[in-house]
Amino acid sequence: MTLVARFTVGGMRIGELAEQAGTSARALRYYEQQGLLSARRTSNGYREYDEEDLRLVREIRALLEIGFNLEDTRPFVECIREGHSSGAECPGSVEVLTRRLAEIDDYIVRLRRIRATIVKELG
DNA sequence: ATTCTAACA
DNA sequence: TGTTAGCA
Repeated sequence: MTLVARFTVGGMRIGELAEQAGTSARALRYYEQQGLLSARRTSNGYREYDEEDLRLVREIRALLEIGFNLEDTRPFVECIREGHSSGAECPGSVEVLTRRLAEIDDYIVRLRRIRATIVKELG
């Protein structure tokens, strides 16, 4: 990792991508199996990724952390692949976002009711 | 040392 | 998703 050779040049292998995206190599291989991530291979068979892949994985991670499942991230991934700077700029993404919002609202209502009954129990 | 695939005391 | 095995 010399000062010169370490400059965001070529590509990175699965280990580095995982580290920079805050996930595991295992998860990245799984995303690939699910068709969410594309992998180019080097002569030795190792997967090679670039900055674009890093952006994509970070997008996926961000969505997962907000409560979406892997399938929910698909439209966002495709959206970015189609050139959009934001994965939320496509109809498919908007639909997923809207559905999640409704789920959250329902959840809030449930929690409020639970809270109310607990307050009663306390007298 | 790192990645690969496949599979699970 | 983690972990591990046996290779390259």
